[in-house]
Order: sequence, then structure tokens, then C-alpha cells
Amino acid sequence: MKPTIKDVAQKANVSIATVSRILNNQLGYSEKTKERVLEVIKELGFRPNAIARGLVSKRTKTIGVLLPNVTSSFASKLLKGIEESAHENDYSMIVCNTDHSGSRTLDYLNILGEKKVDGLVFSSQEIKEEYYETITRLGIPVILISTMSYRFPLPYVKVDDRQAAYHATSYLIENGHDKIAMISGNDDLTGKPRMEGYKQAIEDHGLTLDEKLITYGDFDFESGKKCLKQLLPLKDEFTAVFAASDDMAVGAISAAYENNLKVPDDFSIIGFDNTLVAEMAIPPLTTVAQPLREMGKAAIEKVIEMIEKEDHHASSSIMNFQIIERNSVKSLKST
Amino acid sequence: MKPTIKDVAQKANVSIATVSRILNNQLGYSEKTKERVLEVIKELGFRPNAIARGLVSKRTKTIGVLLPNVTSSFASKLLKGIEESAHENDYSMIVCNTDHSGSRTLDYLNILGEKKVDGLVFSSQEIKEEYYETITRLGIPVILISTMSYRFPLPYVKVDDRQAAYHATSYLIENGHDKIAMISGNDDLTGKPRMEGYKQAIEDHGLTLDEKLITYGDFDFESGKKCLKQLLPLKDEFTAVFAASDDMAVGAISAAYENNLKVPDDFSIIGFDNTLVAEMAIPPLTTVAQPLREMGKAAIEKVIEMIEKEDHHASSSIMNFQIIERNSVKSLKST
DNA sequence: CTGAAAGCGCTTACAG
DNA sequence: CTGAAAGCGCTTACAG
Repeated sequence: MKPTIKDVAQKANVSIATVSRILNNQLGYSEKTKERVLEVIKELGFRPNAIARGLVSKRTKTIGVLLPNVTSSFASKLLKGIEESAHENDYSMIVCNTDHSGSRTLDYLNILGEKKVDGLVFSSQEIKEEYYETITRLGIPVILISTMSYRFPLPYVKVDDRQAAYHATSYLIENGHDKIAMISGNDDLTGKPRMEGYKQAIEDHGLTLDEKLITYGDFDFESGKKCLKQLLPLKDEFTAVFAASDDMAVGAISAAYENNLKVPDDFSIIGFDNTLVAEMAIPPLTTVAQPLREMGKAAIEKVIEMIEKEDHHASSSIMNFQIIERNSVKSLKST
Repeated sequence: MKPTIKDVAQKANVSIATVSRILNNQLGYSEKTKERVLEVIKELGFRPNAIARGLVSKRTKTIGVLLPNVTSSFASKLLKGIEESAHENDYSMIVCNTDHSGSRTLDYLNILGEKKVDGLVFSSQEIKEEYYETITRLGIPVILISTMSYRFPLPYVKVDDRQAAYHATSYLIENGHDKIAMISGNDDLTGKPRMEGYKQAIEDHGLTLDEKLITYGDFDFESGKKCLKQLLPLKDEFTAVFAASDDMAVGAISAAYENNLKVPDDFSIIGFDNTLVAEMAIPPLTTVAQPLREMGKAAIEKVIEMIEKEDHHASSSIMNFQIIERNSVKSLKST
């Protein structure tokens, strides 16, 4: 049997209260007993039972992470930042793939509640009323990543999508493109603001918006392919495309390749996120970078602060984006 | 305050034992009291505290998952299979990024032990003696994915790397390539058997092995680039390359692109894994598929069976690989 | 069919 | 500086 606190107390000739105090770096024991107890602990290979500890302390040192899709390169990079920072702070993470399903999300929320996670990180999904209700019922702090809610006042960590999209589009325009298509997301969360930024940039630069050139995907690779195929008949009406995610941008490049079109010779493309696939693409993808790792880190630090201060309010953070120039955008200026 | 089992017992006029029985679908209560209790539970919005439950039942319904790198496309796809299957079986997963570090791995193993996970999934890492010792000490079942150990008898789920590599290499040979370079992994786990399969295929087909054409990476994108650059001066001495991972294959394609070399015109390449990046590559990558999702699923099912049967022994599974033909290999036959 | 009680392995007042 | 005791929220013999 694995040793418990009782075993070490007995062997060290002290009460379990004393062992507990030593374990938790509290006051109330002599240096001598501390040494003795520590020695017994090592001797026995004793490890405190976090479950028992959690039951009384009401802290499990674990955080629930909800994502719509673990497989996306967006999630991969985010997860890395979250994991790193959680581990640094002695927290573990339970990761949940919601698959964008409402019932799955709710289901997970309840499970996470039963498992008494100390806090929640919720990424890239709209906060439905029912989610908000059950989160509130759970009574634990939440931080949103790459999403926010006007209705529900939850703190978030994100980039200003509208502004970032504005810059991405402007970048294309500054490179001499005046007919720009868009592969947009189909949601209100990030799809819409990114599209608005795109439209605004076109307008501000005195170009005319062509709604035909706007196409809607779901941020994934396949949808990027599909969108580009939709755009194909209109090939002569644009010279560049702005994709609302790297995965979609790479999908577009892939569909172009299938149709013997080359990027950036036949058209330029700029992505969004700066995930690993952006580097991996042929040609390497010019994109607007979201600092995914830092965002994960910031989110974890915020929840932990909320947990430890027992204050479920936190400020939100707008992180900086940045345009990473690689080889998928051709300048039309010098030609 | 959140309702406890006591609250529902009181309100339903029964003992907590009865509530517990109903909660756990045991025998020993009338249909009438069951209904009443269930109603109270709903009324109060009662959810059992999994921590308290875990303390007495010794089951937490959570599994620890250790991976060297969550960001890799290999891990992404695997994680998806693991998550899906865990959730189907009402288990949660704590994911741990070991970063290939021994101390981190050990650290995590201990934390997972303290948190009383019911089982462990350990992927893509060598089992060092100290790992094995602490795993044994924890007394919970483990399943290995894409790794195994001759010294320590732990059940695993993997593909036969040697055989798969043999087939990948043979595939190139059958397509008319007789000078084949390799971008190998630098470890004994999967790197070595894949290289052996490669060598064997070359030998069996009566070709001559050229050690100069073997180069060593660490399975990641960057190392694939680096390896291809090493191979560049030898460009005329091979027509195809076998890369031990898709990430490295894509890295190689990327480095080729930088050097104005085209795949598959200037050389052919076959990868290993069939992760999402293989589909995303330009050209789409021909590769030997590991059924990553199924492997994750099989692993979870095995641990759960071990957990529930309280028998820490399980059979290992060799999963089937498959060559997925896409566009990165050119046939030299018809030319 | 049902309840009282012990106990899981800890932490935390309380008392000395 | 230290210990006895209560209690966290459950499950599980045991007894009826």
C-alpha cells in the first residue's frame, strides 16, 4: 500500500497535523521535527494525495481547457503556451475538444465542474447563454481566448481582429493590389470583425468593394480549398486574397496548385494566425501573427490570479499582432 | 453554496446512502423513492463531487497523457483520437508536454500520481529506468503509443516501423528510383527501425546503400530543412528521399523550394505519419500512414480495460500502415 | 428496501 | 511548538 500521511506521522512520532504543516510550509514546528519528518517522507517515498487535499482545500490545481478543435494548428500552438505556463505555476490542464458542439461543450462544462477544476480557459467559441449560466453556477473563474462576448462580461485575451484584418488588407493594397478577394470565416466571433476590417481597409484606400469576391469558410484547411475553388471562375477579377486563417490560406494555395495556379505569381495571399503551417507552406506564407503562445500564457496567468485572489474579475488584454512577411505576396509596385 | 448529497437526502427524506445508490445505479431502493430523489436532484441542480467520490472509490476517471511535443502534427492527430475515445468512455485527460526532458517527465509522472489518475498513456518517448520505476510505484496501468521497450514489459500500440519503412522505400524503388537518400530520426525508438527498414529494402532490391545519403533529424520541420540542405551538395547522387516523418519531409520540400528545386521534378519524396501537414503540403505528400486516431483510440480502450479489470497487463497491438499516394513521388519508369 | 456509521487522506480551527 | 478532533462529500459494508 502506498504510504499516507498517517504512516509518516506514526513513523516520525508526530501527529498528522504536524506533518501537514510541514508539507504545506506553514508555521508551527521546530527545525528538528521538520528534519525528522522530511527524512521519513523521503524514506517512505510519501506523496500527498492531491484528491484528499483537494476535498478539503477546495483547490485541485487543475484548469479546464475547452477548444473547438485540438487538431487545428491554431490550437496546437495555443495549447503549448497554455501548458507551459500552467505547469510553471504547478497547475495541470484537462483538455476538452468541443468539436463546436453545444451539447458537448455543456457536457464538458459539467464534468469539469464535477471534477472541481479551479478555473476555465475557453477558446475560440461563442459564449451561449447556457454556457454562461453553467459557468456562473460552477462559480469558478473563466478566461476567454480569441473570443469575447458583449452580453456576458467575461475577461478575454485576444487580438483586435478588425484592426489586424485592416492591416493585412492594407498590406496587400500597399503592395499594389487593388482587387482583393477574401476567404472569410462564417462566424460572428472572428469571421465578422476580420471581414469588417477588410472592408474598411478597401474603403479607406478608395477602392471599391466587390461582394462577389467574399467567400466563407470555417477556418479549416478544407474550407480554404473550397473557397478558392469558388473564386476560381472570377480569377481575373482579383490579384490577391486575404484569408482569415492560415489553414484556409494554405488550403487556398493547395487548391490553386491543383489548378495549376501559382502563388504568388498568379495571385498573392496573406493569412492570419502565424501558426506552424504558415512556415511550412510552399511558398512560406505571409501572414498576420497572433502571439498564440503569449496569449496562452497570459490567459493562464489571469485565471490563476483570479483563482488565488478569489476574485473572478480580471482585466482583458488586447495583444499585439504583427505582419510576418514571407513569400506569398508579390509586390505589384515595381512591375 | 452548491448542494451536496446531504442536501438532496434531507430534502427527499432519505439517507445519503440511498441517494448514493441511486446516483450509482445500484440496487436497493423502491421505484418511488428513486423518482423522488431524482426530482430533488434536478430541482437542486445537484452534481456529485468527483473529488469526494474519487477519494473513496479510488477512481478519478481521468487519464494522464504524456507527449514530447503537443505542437507536432503527429501529436495533434493522436490527441484527437485519445480525447474522443476517452470522452466516449467518460474519462478526462490531463495532457502533459514533456519536451523530451527527463526531469519534466518524472515531474509529471509524480504529479499525475498525486492527482491519482487511473491510467497513463505515454507516447513517442523512450522508457528510461527511472520512468519505469516511478510508474511501477504509482501502481497504475500504462499504455505506450508509438514506442516500446525491450527491457520493460509495457503494452504498446504502434506500427511496425521497420516494415513500414521497408515498404516506403520499396515504393520508391518500384517507381524506378535507385538512388535514395534518407532523412532519418536520431533516436533508437523509431528512427533506428525506420532506417533499418530502409536499408533492408535497398539491399533486398539489389541496390547499393550509400551511407553518405543518410542524414539525421529530430522529426521536426526545421530539422527536415537542415537535412535537405546537407543533402544538397549530393544532389546528383539521389533521385528520391525517404523522410522518417511528414514534418521533416515538408521541411525538406521547403528547403528545396528555397533552393529553387521542385518536388517531384527535381527529386521525389515520401514521408511518414500521414498527418494533416501531408495533405496540406505543396505538392501533397505521398506518405506512409499511421492510423493515428485509431491508435489513440486503441490505446485508450486498452488502458480503460486494464483499469476496470484491475489487471495491469494487456496485449500490444501492431496497427496497419498504408501508403497514401499523393503527388510528391514521380515515377521514373515511363520516362 | 433503507439507514447509521465508518472511513477515504487530507487541512484547519481550537486548545494547550 | 504540538496534538486531538472535526470535517470536506462521498461510498460501502453491516444490520435490520
